[in-house]
Amino acid sequence: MLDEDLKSKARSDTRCATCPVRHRAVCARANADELTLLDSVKFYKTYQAGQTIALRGDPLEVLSSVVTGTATLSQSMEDGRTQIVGLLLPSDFIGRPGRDTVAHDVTAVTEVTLCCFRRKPFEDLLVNMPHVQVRLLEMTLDDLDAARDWMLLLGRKTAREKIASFILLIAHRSVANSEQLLANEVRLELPLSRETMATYLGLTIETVSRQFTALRKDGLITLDGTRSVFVPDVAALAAEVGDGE
Amino acid sequence: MLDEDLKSKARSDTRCATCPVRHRAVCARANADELTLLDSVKFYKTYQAGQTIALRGDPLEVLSSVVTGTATLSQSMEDGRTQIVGLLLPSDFIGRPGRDTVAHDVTAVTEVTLCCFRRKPFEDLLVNMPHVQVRLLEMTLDDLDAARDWMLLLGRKTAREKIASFILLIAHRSVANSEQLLANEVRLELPLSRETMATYLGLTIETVSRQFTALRKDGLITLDGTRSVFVPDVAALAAEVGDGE
DNA sequence: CGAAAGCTTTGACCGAGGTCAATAACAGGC
DNA sequence: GCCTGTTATTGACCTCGGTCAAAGCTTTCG
Repeated sequence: MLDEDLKSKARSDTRCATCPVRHRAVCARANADELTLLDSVKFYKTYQAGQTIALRGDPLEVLSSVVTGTATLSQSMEDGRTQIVGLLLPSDFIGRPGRDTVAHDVTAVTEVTLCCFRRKPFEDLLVNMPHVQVRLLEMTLDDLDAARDWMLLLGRKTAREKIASFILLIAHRSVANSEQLLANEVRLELPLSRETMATYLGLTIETVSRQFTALRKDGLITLDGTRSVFVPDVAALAAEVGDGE
Repeated sequence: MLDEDLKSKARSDTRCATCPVRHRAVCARANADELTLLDSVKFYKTYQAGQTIALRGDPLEVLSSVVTGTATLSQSMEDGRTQIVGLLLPSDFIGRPGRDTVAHDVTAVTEVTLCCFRRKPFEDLLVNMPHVQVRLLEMTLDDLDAARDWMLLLGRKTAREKIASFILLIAHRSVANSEQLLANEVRLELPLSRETMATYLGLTIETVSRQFTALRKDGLITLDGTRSVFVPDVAALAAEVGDGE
């Protein structure tokens, strides 16, 4: 049990005041009153790596924000072909007010801690929380932009461009190290296995692996183990992406 | 001039009461007061086929609903590779309150009539139009679902599955003929050229053409000219799509 | 420590879809 | 009707990324 606690990155302190995503999540712009409302109805829930959080078609009873960990949104075909249609990192919102079924499969990639709200009460509260409402629309629009950017990647980019795009995406989302980015170099931990990356990028695991090897041989990245990537020249890697982002 | 008027499908009557998208667009659930507000600030604008409506990065000054015609949302790479990331059909909304630049290129595919609102006034009015606000969130969530479905298509489907999916998408969106769908057969007009379809499906024009030929040879569709498609057995075509939609 | 069960990498081969090029069909203008 | 430019089809060929298979590497756990 002690071991468990040491290994787990789950958050046990559940106060909003110390919440690591307080200023980025759906509650980002909530005022004191709104925060009190949310605080009184929220509850934490933790899932282990690999666990299913929700399945397409399930009744949608709980909305939540990712507090720690990584999860995926995915869509599958009858024969098993699967595409990840969204990465859920800390501060991302899961579920949608006004819908009563789950639209996509949600799966924990690492251990995941969620800050949850029952849907009906949340929807009722929403009317009295204009700042939360606006933030929710804003986040939905961001998700829509991200989805559309990903459509360009899936439809038009080569395998090498896809991998370079993904590494830079993770680099940007893990910018606790903004000095590093300014210095034009980054060290980052990939939150996904080769297999999960393949499912996200519309590739196979073998192609992902080959492209990592190719980027390494071309001196664009250094690998330390299989998950830790060092990018010595961010601009050079960005040049491999093909679009001016 | 008379010829122009006859050829044009542009709407000249601009009254909300007779608007063809009154009950599907962002104003769908507006009450009498809200509708009066909208009516007083809206204005119509028409674009010719092929015209650019807005470019990525432009200042976003006008929000609008498509009243008639078809437009596309697209995203391009430096070397010209392009992916259409959204089809805009009558009732679809263009632009996003709260953003001040255009996120994607918008292009008229056919002649397009838009019902427009200047962004700032619209945003101000929005506060007093809860039904419009809710409808906007709902439509944005629908767009997000559609984008994510398209990610599965782009990332995992074969060329044949992509074409079958597209034909069925158009079939569903042009259901003035629901008796036909029940009868398990549909006749439809493709709103896009082979080239535009290719850009939407992440294929080349040649592959699109070859797949149309293949579906025709397999008896799944009949072509009358290049744009008119007859599907004698909708269920059979749906079986080619690969997922249980 | 060593066995077993993943992951990841690498190699050999193949095929769906892209590229290049030559017709064919069509629409608009006169 | 005929000419012209655009759009669609078809064919020959090639390539990128998928498939199948065999090693390496890591974890994990007894």
